[in-house]
Amino acid sequence: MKKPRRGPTLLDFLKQKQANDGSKALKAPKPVEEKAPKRPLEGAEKIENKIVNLIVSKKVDPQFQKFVNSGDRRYAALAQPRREAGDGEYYLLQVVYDGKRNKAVLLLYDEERHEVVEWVDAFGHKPYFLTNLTPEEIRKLGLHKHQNFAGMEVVYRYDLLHFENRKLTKIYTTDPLAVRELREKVPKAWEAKIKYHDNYTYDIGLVPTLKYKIKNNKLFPVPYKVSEGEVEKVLKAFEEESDEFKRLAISWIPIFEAPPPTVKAIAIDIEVFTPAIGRIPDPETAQYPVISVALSSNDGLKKVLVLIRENLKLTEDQLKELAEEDYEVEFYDSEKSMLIEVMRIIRDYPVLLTYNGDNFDLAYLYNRALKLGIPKEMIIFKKGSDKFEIKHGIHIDLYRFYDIAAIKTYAFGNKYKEVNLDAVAGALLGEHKVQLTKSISELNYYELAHYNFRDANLTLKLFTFNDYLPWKLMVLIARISKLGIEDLTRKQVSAWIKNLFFWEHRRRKYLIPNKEDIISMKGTVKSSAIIKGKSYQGAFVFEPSAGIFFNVVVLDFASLYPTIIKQYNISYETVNAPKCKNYYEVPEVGHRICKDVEGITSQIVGLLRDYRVKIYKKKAKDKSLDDKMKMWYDTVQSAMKVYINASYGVLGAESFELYCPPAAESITAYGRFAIKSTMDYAKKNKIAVLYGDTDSMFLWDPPQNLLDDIIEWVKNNFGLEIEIDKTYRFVAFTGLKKNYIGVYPGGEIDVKGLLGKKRNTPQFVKEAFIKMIEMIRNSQSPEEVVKTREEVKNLVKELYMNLKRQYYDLDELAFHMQLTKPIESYTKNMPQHVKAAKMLAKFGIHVNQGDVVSFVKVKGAEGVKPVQLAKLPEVDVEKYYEAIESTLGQILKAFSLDAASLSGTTKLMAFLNK
DNA sequence: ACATAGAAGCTCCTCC
DNA sequence: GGAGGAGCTTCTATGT
Repeated sequence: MKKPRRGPTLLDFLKQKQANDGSKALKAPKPVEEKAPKRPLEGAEKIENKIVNLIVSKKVDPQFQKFVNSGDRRYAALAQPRREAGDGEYYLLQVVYDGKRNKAVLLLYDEERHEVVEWVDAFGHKPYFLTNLTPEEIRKLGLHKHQNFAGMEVVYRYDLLHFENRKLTKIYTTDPLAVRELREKVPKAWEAKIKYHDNYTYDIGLVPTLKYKIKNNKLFPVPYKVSEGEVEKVLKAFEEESDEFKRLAISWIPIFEAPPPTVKAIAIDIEVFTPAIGRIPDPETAQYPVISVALSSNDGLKKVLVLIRENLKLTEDQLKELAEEDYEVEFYDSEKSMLIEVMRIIRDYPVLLTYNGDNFDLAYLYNRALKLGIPKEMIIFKKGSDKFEIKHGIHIDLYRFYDIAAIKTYAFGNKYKEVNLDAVAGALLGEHKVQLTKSISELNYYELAHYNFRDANLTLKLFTFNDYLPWKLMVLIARISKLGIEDLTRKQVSAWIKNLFFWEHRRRKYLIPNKEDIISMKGTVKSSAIIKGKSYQGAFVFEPSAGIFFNVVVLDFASLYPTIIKQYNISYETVNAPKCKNYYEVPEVGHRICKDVEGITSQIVGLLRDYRVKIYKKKAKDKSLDDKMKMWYDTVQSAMKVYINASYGVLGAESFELYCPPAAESITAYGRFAIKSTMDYAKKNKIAVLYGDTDSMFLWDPPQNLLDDIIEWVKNNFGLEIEIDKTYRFVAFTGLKKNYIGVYPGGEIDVKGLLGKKRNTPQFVKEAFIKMIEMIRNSQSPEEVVKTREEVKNLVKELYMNLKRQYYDLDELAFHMQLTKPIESYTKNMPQHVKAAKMLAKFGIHVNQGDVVSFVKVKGAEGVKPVQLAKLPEVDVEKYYEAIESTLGQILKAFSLDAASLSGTTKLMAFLNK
């Protein structure tokens, strides 16, 4: 990649300044159209340093300059459309539908030139849907006379819901929108709600991020050469499977083995002036100027473009500070010129990265550019239905990617909770945003550029860290799901899974079922959930007794639900299927799972699971491979994990296109059956079962031979795998479910579910909790724990004293709770954090859905105040005593039962009074 | 009519 | 996805 053109640096500015010495400083013209902030900002006036009045006017390229005030068409040179793909090899990034050309278009990545080119469908593919009317009946209805009717054809599709081949009529339409209209005119329609570009992907059998070749405007897949050894390895791993399974397995090898495309990408972040503190500028109206734009690319461009503002002086000190940074800064006296330059830079990058660009940065730039009189055709951004696109490439909004629940939980193990840039970067990169003590509009030029650049740079890193782990994850998910990069990064896991299954249906010429048909055919659930409001019964949780137990072995079913899906052939079509001869009867709920055919979802989930367990988890640790390859395979196995783990969940999610509650219910029923039976077996063998949740069993000091026996028994009886997950020196159970402290032989600790671990617990209580755990972690027997009583007593006393003395600051006292929905939708109740959020709103600080509110408990009617508005003396100390008691009390509970001297005491105070 | 204790409901966070 | 715990709010039965 060539180094980007260097713009004028700060040194250039300083030189220019020296050259201008003695002469009058340049005068900033008024910002285009928009008024400058009405009153001078306080921060600027306070600067006592020598004011240099250095203002630099950056001219836009001459070729654009002439268009600034004209409607000349050549203005569009800035927003170049994608070139058409010439002969060559490319990576498919995304399939789109182009309304103007009324055709599907492939967005292809040219890895040599680093640009996105396009290939317009040359197959003559047309939109269509299916109906069970015969062509004659269609004619009778007069449908063929409709202006958007484009022909029909009789086709056969295998109907998985009825286990029969069906004769259907395929009705072609002139454009995708017409499908919506015509499908209403027939009594029954299939495959009529699939987006056209997805439908196209299925029909052509496209796999995004794999290589394709264009020759004479014809499209060919570029076969990835799989080594013989690899094929053998796969066949060996799956030797017990059906031929169809093996064929599928082999056809999937390239998905996991072909290298990912190397893309040239740039991250952008903007800052906007706002007169009111805490108000986020509205991108729709875009009424305030963009004051700074930061760019950071993976080929070394690091730049901040800053708007010179009236009333805000640039000092020499600021320039010196800026000169020491590793990014360039360019100053503009015209916002319009600045935005044009921004677009000119981005145009050289085929992949644009933003953090919330769909809803803010790009939306703002787009509307602001329009407002400043830049013609739409020239603007490189394009408004989509739920996203912003760039005309020359693709736009990845990383906020939307990291916001995907499956990415959050399965790929990154819930390391971040809030999905703002600071939280995600903090958790994944260990880096944070620049902390601000004043509002954006009050920052000086240095502070602004510095703050802005950090954001853009963090955005880039969230794409590139760990040798491009996030990008590779996207690539792999694109290949498995068959969704384009722009689509998959904006859709939840249920859409990924749906797309893969639909693609496979089409490949096998299966009819894609309608959601309502699945529900009406398969019946409803037969169990009822333990928790009110949930639709069916879930996992079994063992009721533990409080106390300490030494030498605890934890057995764990290896990916229980996916294994059940495979082992018992669970799929929407195999559950309660008609015309079925052989079936499994599901315990407790009584559904019948057909054994006659291999269920499609069972097969695919099973394949991914087996691939992960038998091949890629091993490859990720294979010492004969270099680090780079191992990392790639680790990403492969973690992409599979995301898919596998989500596959059960979506079956029970109403929003899923193949929603099938009896299937979901059968999976959990088998799970309960397996774990309960195994626990019974252990008990029969005189092993004490202490606890278990969903797929785990805590056994008290079991002999090794009996463990081996259990593992064997589970394999033989259920075809499931159970293994030793971990061994604890001791486990302290509090007597509550999902709530224990496990101590490993080496002294490391697992704390599960205890209050001290929860995010909402105040910092000072958390710290005391950790101290207390430290005190007991080295205990070798329950009696030793009792010996720590004096220490614990002092710790608690100290806490009480400190509270009284107002030793802790408000931040340490704060409870933190997330607003899980928009503030106005708390209609049934008014929880404390919502109360606090409303108080903040009165002060102009708006808290949105997903934000965490920090509040303290205070005396008085309201009982609560946001940290920002509270004062130490009003804190309700009693409430904090309660918090200490419940948090630390949980630990004591575990120890109080086994230690005779503590028996009967559950309350902290009782414990201390002894 | 009103106070109040306990039950029921809501919300959040965590576990698997 | 459901299960489970905590702490709060709101509803309701009961007593005065």
